[in-house]
Amino acid sequence: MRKQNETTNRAEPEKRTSWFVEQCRVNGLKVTPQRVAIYEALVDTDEHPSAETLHRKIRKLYPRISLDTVNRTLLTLAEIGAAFVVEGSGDARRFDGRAGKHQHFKCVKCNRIVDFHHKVFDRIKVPADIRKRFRVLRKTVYLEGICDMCRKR
Amino acid sequence: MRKQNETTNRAEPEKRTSWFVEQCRVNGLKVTPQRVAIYEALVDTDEHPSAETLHRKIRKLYPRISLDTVNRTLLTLAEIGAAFVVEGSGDARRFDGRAGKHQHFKCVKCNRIVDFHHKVFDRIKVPADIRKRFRVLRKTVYLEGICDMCRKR
DNA sequence: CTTACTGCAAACCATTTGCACGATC
DNA sequence: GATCGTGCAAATGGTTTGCAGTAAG
Repeated sequence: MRKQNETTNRAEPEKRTSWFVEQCRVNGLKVTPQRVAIYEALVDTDEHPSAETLHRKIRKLYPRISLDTVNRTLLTLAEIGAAFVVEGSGDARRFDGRAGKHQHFKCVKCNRIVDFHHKVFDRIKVPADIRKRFRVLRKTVYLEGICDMCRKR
Repeated sequence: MRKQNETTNRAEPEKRTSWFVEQCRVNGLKVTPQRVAIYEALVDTDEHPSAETLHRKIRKLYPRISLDTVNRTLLTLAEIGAAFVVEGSGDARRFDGRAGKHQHFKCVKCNRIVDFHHKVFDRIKVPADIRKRFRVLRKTVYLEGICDMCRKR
């Protein structure tokens, strides 16, 4: 038995693109060749590329595409849930000096980071194959969403 | 029964400072008033401040301290494990277009982000109180350390 | 007394913004 | 044809670097 209409069912390449086109429509975005190209290039890799990296790749097919478009489009994709920001940002680095185990919840609206404790999360075990391949220095459960203060608005 | 000599035992303010001073010594760092002030200011808050935010605070006590010092010192603290970078960086934003559930391991040496799967991590449950307070849009287990390629060097 | 740290200024890099042209719907 | 998206250029913001003076060990 298979679930139908699963919004995240985009395993096969052709389905991905039509899923993406549909998402654009639903969100009132125009389907431009640049957008499609950027989305395809992003989904095509597991290297978690930066805008610049993607720009270099896409340029081979669309030599006139600008870095700004790639940058802006990626942010747009993130807004409609077709992409995720996994690292970095132009924003300032932020630090934590607290020693004890704790997890972070980050509000995507106001960028506030809230600490929380949950013993179950403290106890999670890193799988053996990861442990063998890498030296793990830090592990944490990371949550993202809308915080209480932003919800009230 | 209490564990002695626990390196992360810095719950009480005075112990924190002496722990920090000790860490500086062990790592061959000089104990300057600026460093101590920055460390204290960082540990004193749970707001995950940026260098600039901390700078503004510390300025009240040490009006001549520069933002650069705060910036550099925070990075130094991170190197000796007295602080952690929890968000941002001057580095470029990086994106992920993959839809399925997966976790990230990030190498702190080469900044490579490696995807991995672990069913146990897919199944972790967000605690009820968090769920009540926030709207959780994404949850992921985040690992940090040294990757296989960097270990070989 | 030596070495490392600090403060200042300039340089750097990624991102953002404003605007006019061009493409999509 | 109206609106949204793109490309270009300039501006911005955070971080990094080089250097000379200063303080810690």
